[in-house]
Amino acid sequence: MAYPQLLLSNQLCFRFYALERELMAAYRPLLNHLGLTYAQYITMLYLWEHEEGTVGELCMALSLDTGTMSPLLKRLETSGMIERHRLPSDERTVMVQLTKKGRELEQKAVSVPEHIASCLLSDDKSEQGRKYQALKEMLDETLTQLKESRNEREQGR
Amino acid sequence: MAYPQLLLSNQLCFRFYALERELMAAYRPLLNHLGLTYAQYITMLYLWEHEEGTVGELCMALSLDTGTMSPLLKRLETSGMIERHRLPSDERTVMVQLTKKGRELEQKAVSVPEHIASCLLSDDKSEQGRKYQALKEMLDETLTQLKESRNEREQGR
DNA sequence: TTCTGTTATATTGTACCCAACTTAATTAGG
DNA sequence: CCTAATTAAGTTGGGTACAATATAACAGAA
Repeated sequence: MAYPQLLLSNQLCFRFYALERELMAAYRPLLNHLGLTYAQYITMLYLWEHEEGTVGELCMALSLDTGTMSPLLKRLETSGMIERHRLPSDERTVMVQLTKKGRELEQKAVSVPEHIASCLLSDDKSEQGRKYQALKEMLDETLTQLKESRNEREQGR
Repeated sequence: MAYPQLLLSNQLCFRFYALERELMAAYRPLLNHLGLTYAQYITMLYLWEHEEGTVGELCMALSLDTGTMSPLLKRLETSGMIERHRLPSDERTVMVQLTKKGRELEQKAVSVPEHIASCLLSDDKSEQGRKYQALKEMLDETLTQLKESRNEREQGR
């Protein structure tokens, strides 16, 4: 019992880690129904919002690198949700676009956020707005803090 | 732009997801120095606290299943941090114990939490305590909520 | 005792996730 | 114009995660 800061029960990070996986477990049955994983789901969210995007733009928006994104897109293409084409103006760049099937999937996804909100926030609908705001602010603040620290780390090299 | 609830910028879950990975990125250089991954690190946290534990106890404490834990323990054993022995009283059960090397690693890990705290919370030390408490409460509350929802899901089958 | 069901771990297969490397296309400098 | 950086994706390899299955050991009932 030498080091209290090393106790699991005192670790914020373990809570984030456990929470993230519990959250994925909440999504899994819903997304299974759409034939998507969570990473594929947020890729589709981006495309439903922007209609298309390059691989680089997707990586940037979702904070994923090409080692994750390339095979993920290959699977989405195999399942018929997207198409990939290299730009004639710059053959290095690959543009990702929704197919008809991919665009239509949005309808089936509309109810997902509401269902997750009821797992994540309170069952009490009147409480949800308040909690949503509080969590959002705290997460944004923490995320900003982490990214600043990372920049400092990467400057120092 | 049909469904605001599907916009990435409105999604709490994407923030949790991004934050978790940003947090792992903060740990990576520190844990690299100890020769551990984050999953291995929390396994060692458990063992530094309890000295030993069965595979099942570790899975329970860290919310991981045997498909993750078994190969992870195999790697920790290979790197000389732990030993595994089946109990004579019940040959199904595997007891995991620290080796001398594993126990000594704790010294090198002592500074990790403080370093992470300065990335995760504010640089301002006087602010850290307040933020730590606020985050901890919010995470615990949300985690409890998610687990309740999961129980309800699993009852209904 | 033998059959049956349960329990504890391990294994297999699919999909992330990231570091490091490769490949091909573009750009910039001499 | 030609070579040397730079850039955009893709590939490879190690390590999670988890569902589904396998294996072996234990426990209880007939």
